[in-house]
Amino acid sequence: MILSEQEQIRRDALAELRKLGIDPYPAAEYKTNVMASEILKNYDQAKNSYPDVCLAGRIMSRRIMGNASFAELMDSSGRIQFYVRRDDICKGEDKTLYNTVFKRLLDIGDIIGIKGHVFTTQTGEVTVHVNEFTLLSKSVRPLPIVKEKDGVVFDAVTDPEMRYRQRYVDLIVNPHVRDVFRKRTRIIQSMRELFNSRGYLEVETPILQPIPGGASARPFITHHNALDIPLYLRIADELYLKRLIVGGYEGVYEFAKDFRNEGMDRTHNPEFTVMEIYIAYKDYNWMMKFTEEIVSKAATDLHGKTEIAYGDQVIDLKPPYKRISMLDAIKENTGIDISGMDEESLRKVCDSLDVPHSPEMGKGKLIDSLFSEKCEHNYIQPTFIIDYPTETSPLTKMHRSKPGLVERFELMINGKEIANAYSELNDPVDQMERFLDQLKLSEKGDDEAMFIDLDFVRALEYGMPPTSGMGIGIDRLTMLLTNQPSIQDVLLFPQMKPVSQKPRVESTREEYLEMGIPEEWIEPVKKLGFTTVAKLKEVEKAGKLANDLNGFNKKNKLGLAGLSPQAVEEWLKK
RNA sequence: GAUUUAGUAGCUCAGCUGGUAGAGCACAUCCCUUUUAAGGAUGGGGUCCUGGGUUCGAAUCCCAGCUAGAUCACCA
Repeated sequence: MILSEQEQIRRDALAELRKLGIDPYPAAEYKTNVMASEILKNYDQAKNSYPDVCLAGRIMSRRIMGNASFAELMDSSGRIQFYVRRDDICKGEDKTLYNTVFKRLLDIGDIIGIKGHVFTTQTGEVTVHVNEFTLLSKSVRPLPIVKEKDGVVFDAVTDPEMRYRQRYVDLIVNPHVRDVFRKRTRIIQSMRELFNSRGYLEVETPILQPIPGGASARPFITHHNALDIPLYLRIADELYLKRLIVGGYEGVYEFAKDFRNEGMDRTHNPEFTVMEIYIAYKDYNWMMKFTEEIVSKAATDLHGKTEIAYGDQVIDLKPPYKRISMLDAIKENTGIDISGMDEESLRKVCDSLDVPHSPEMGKGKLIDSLFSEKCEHNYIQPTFIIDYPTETSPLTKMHRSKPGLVERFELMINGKEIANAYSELNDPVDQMERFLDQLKLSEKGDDEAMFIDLDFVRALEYGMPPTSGMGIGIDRLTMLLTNQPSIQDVLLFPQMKPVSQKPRVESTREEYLEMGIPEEWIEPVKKLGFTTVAKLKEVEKAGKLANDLNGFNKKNKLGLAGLSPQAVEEWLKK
């Protein structure tokens, strides 16, 4: 392994600490009695309110000045300054603990525990005056240094590649990122609180499914060895949750990781989180009200109000939300009334509006396409789009009064779908027919059309109460409520293409010597990129190599005797 | 998948029409007992993403690839 200079220095420090009898990775519990933010919030100078504190965290900055030092400690709650004076740390004559251990062997990034009392410095900063410190974990890899003054951040780590691949670094140096993920959890808690207060049951359903149902999307496929069958990673948990309603629960919900084998972009990750909830004896009108309650509660729990900023938009999540049927939405945005049109007329409408379509698209998909191309992005303030075409909604109950439509809504906020819900289809005969229609679509070439889940139909045959179900994209809701532009910013570990790690192969010293290369030139040769003798043997221009090596010698002031092109040519011959 | 931009020190970034790379922070050594992006002085640190090509000579120009971002396409 080739280490950078700074990494090597830290490893040397590690060894030196051990030599001094200090375990850089001690096993014992370290008991703290306070968090940084708590001190900053509650410290009262007049009362000397924190005479005896103990806290632990990472050293984030240091200012060493002779016999005293200032540094910053960051724990999970935030940062606090601490002050270390030589003669407080080292009571006797031996000043090693300060001069050597603290000043030289500790680094930014190390995790330590400190004990002392809180005071205010002359410049007015609340600070821990340390009289004892303990190394808890030595960091041997230097951290990016990010500084901040009056809200202005200097040298912030913003490179997405670093931030997403090494999320731990992102979390260490970007406190607002830590905050986003706290908020994500808070959103989920907010929803869970509401559901539990209503007595709905949180359940877990299979991720590995023999039939990937409940949505139209391309699944990931895997294989079970013992059973020797293919299994799919779920694209939705809908069909399982409805089986549970058949089984007699009044309300069930699940925060589910779903997997879809499709493109990745700012709003799509191959695995993502959806909350799905199904409640018996309700319909989609009831569910709209409930959705308003869920969303506005989450916003209030997070921000204390329903008004949120997203990018340069201000969005108010205070109910009630606008409701408009899909056909009216299309009329509103294009001026064309498509109600009652057949497939052929719809194609013409698409053509006239420059909406792309293909032969395998049926009536429903055409309408859907019109909506997503011409309408969707216009609904910035929360809006329920209701009453969808039957064809794109094979699990939804027929509309009670509008033929050809189903009782379904999607909640659009900031031009994006946040929630999707319906009055669930519970007529088993109708359900079977809809599945068969989907099958025909898939024969037409739509590889997203659903598989038929006969066991699900059997469950419906036993009778499912009228039920309304709803799904919310947790990632997208989190993006909205935390004002993040990309799904990768609300996933701790977004999917990234792996970087191929070529193992570094190096030839041994002996192999170079065999070629007749003088010992002192081996290192320069390697540094120039010839880490194997094989690479060296491919060199055609000995003159250039000699030139490069002499240049390297000069540049690095190695003081080696110059090489002649002939000498180098001799090496290459062997 | 297409187009486009980027990849240089641990980090953030300069580097023009080709001449073997610079800054700030970080790091090292020495001096300095309450500093605030904060001390001062000195110094070390580079596979210029990878592989080819052009050239006496490539971080720079050309081609191919890898990774990431953006836009579009596909897609909930």
